[in-house]
Amino acid sequence: MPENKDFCNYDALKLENQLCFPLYACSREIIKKYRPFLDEIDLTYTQYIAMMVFWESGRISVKELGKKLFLDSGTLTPVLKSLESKGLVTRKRSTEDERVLMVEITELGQQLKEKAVTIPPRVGGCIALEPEEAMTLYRLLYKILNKDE
Amino acid sequence: MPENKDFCNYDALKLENQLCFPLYACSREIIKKYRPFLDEIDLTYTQYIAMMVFWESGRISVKELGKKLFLDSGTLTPVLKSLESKGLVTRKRSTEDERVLMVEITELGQQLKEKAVTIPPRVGGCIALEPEEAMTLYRLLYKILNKDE
DNA sequence: TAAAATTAAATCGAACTCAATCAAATATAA
DNA sequence: TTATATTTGATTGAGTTCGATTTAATTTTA
Repeated sequence: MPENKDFCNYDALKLENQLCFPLYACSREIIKKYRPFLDEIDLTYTQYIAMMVFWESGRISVKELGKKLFLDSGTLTPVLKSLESKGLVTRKRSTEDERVLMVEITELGQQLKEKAVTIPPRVGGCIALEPEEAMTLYRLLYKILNKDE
Repeated sequence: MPENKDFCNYDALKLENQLCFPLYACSREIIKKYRPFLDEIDLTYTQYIAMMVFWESGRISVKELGKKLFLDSGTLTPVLKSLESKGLVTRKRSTEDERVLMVEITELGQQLKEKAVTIPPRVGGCIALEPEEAMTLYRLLYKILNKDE
């Protein structure tokens, strides 16, 4: 990326010239920072972002959940079953359309929010960006994500 | 992220206010864009970024490779065995220090570079950022990655 | 030197990711 | 009303991902 033009022959194949690579590495590094905090409430990162949706929505279909998280049912099914086994959500087929599986947060799931709310500020301290930079990063990432919508 | 201050009670737990989430989603979305191109040369994304290092370095230890890719030996061992089975690299213990496994690119691995070089420009077209924006994103991501070094 | 500590990889286990496929339910068309 | 197509969610399989443990080799220390 350093020089966007004048890429001589193979420079495009250098790791340092990729945008995808730091994105990928950063994503994993930040998820890793969440781990000790998420361990406290016995959630994995994927379970955590799914719970975030439930804390906001309460009840949602697997399909809609997948759209919000950019994840497909192959990923979500085991995650939701795990959350159900912990008693945090219930899974029930819609009566109007039996194909649709509705997932709903339980009282226990709601209660977990109290503990979870302490996590974002604690993780935030691990990221070395100024508020303004974080804002810019946020905007650029959503620009990429919303491209195809 | 929209409002960095004045987070009332639970706003910090909204998906849209997380920085980690778009980072994670973006990373997966971009890797997904690589897939059809990588299928052409029969590499997964992880194998591809490992090959990028070999195209630059030729010969490197698992330890050093892991440092470059932010991946540990638990991830790399199966990746490298797979690349070896395709004949793209060889794996041999260092004679000076038997603990160290040196991985070296083969002639076939070198040849693959010719095909791979067409990938970055083709994927680049899938990302909706201006060159200047891409540059900014790149800089911010590396700022996060280099924090702990 | 011999014991202890450190280091590098491999291994293992649990979880995630996603393409591909399947089965069931619904919608549409002939 | 039948077929046909589409939609939805589950399942499967290959490949990651990473913490934790193990093994082997090396280095440090007593």
